[in-house]
Amino acid sequence: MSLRHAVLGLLSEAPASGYDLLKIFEMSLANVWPATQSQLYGELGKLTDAGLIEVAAEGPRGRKEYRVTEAGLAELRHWIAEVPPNTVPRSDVLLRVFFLGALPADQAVAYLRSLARDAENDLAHLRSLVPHVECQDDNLSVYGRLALEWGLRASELRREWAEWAEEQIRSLNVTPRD
Amino acid sequence: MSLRHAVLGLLSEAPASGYDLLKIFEMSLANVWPATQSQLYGELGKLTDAGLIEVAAEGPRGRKEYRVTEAGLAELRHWIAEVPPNTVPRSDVLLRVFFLGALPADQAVAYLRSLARDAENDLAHLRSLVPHVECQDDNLSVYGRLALEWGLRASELRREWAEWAEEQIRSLNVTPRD
DNA sequence: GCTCGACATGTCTCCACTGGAATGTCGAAG
DNA sequence: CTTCGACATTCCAGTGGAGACATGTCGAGC
Repeated sequence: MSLRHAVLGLLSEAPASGYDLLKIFEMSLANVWPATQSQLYGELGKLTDAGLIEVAAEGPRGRKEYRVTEAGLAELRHWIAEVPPNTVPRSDVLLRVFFLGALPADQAVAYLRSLARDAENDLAHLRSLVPHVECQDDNLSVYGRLALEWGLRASELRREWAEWAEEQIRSLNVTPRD
Repeated sequence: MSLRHAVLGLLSEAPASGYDLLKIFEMSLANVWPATQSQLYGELGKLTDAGLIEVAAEGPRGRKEYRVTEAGLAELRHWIAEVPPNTVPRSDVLLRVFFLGALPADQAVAYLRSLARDAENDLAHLRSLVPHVECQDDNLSVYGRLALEWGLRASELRREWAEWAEEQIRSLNVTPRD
């Protein structure tokens, strides 16, 4: 249900075509709310029908540039401020952790170690994005920086937690059961 | 696709009926992988068809107690160790952060503040769970503790980040643009 | 003048998840 | 002995996302 609001949000910053949006999704929202072209174009159609966006201009190759309407902006604001964020995010990573007991201890440790490595990689990747957003000053960048900071902190947390967890399992396993 | 592995994982600890599983989901997996009864019973049927679990015993009220088969256990281990964790978790909270620019600054600040409050509540809730899992010693509890620790750390992170973000917005807004 | 790659929009099917509802059984308390 | 609440299962309609596929246009460079 949030894809529509992601689209509204992006269009509220600047008019764009479906193709443009696709690019923006790949770049800046890839880590927050990935979307495919089918979803995007479908949503653009529905939003137009609902009167929340409208075609601002047509260009070459059938390009349609969309922009939010007043109603769309109102809906966006309403969603941000008043709709309760929904639900527990599901984590298949954490789910695996729950069942690590089904694996021999050395494999469990290896799994946790690989989580730490993944987190480290993500961290490196996010850090590489920092210079990109640092200099810009549009709304999306300002708030994008907040989101990026979240990502940085979360990746660090994942790494530290994985290292801690690995240590836990190790110590459980080494100590005799007396 | 992970619901089936959650079911396999739980059944690998102990045989259980659909109803039992539902309870377990509500208690220990509620924050990791919530599931409804329709999903659960559906999945139990599919898993049985696939030969990954089997009916171990039938009880009163049509109760069917399931247990994993060898094939099921193998599938579980394979999933944990070898299937790459999938994808970016979507966060509608973070998505809202991206578009906070659509709101007047004071509302943006209020939103961040409410995030901090939510995180605080979650933290309190998770802390209340700590004594529950602390004493037990089965596999699920051991690894459940790891998951719980993750939750604690993540909630703290959310609170701290929200407070930091609020400060960022405030300072941006107060400083003159010269 | 042709071709290739980027631009651009759409359709279709499958699967997971949601939420609701219907149905029936057993045990305990009054 | 009756009734109520916990136990227990099954079905269904609707929605949203994933991913594959189909189609067409323009511009640059050879």
